[in-house]
Amino acid sequence: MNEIVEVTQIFKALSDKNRLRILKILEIKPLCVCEITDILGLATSTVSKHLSILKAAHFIFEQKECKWVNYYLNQSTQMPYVREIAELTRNWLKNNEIVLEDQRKAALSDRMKICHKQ
Amino acid sequence: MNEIVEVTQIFKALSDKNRLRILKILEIKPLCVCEITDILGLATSTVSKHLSILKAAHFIFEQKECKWVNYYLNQSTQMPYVREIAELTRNWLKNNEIVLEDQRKAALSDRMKICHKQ
DNA sequence: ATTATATTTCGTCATTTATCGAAATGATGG
DNA sequence: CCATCATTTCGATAAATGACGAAATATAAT
Repeated sequence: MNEIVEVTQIFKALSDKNRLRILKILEIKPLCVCEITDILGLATSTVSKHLSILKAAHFIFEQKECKWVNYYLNQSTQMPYVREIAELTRNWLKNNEIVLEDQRKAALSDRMKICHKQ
Repeated sequence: MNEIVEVTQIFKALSDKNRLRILKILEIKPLCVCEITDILGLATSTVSKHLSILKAAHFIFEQKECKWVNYYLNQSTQMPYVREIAELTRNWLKNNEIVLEDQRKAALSDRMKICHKQ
């Protein structure tokens, strides 16, 4: 794939409101799909698709933990463009109401409450 | 418009191969629509649309000169996010073949030759 | 004034994207 | 093993996007 197209893929990954929300949420702490789904209020399949796009662009990575799939910000990515833009945008949207509310929810998130198990 | 959506608009503007090519071309020098069209090899109306998207996102601005509309990189934009990302991506794609060829053409571009007038 | 040139706007079309729900997959716990 | 839960994949749909050519607009040249 041409490097120009690679760059467009990076920007496309950041071109969706809900994917930006996911990245800002994961700044708080790693979360599983059901926690992110609960915060965003979208269908699970939609969130899964967004996560796969962010993962393909190397903004996040996943790690299995029991029956959950946890997603982490990929802050040590070896992709220079991705790292640069992730560092830059980390300082963006710091006072946005939606982002702050999402992050508040993320901080309080407890998968045991969400996921029908004690 | 919510700030998150504003940010997605910035990234959407950068999510197209031909718009990235336009930004890299304008690094060399300001150009009119017909010169950019000649370099990209697209329909004039397509190029005009791309320019309007980049202008709406404040990456470029236009200035009339006789019968031409010249487009300039908006390096002194008052939009902080746009300026930051423009500065960052200015260092990207420096060795890309397509970009280098476009820039070579831009450097040699002469609207008098392209636009049916001596 | 009329014609020619440069650009934008409009209408159309094909492709991509975001979303959902349902079905499939994978892992856990009884 | 079977039932449950978490997640992904698939199929459908509506909306957005990028492309073109034609028409409209604006300016310049004759």
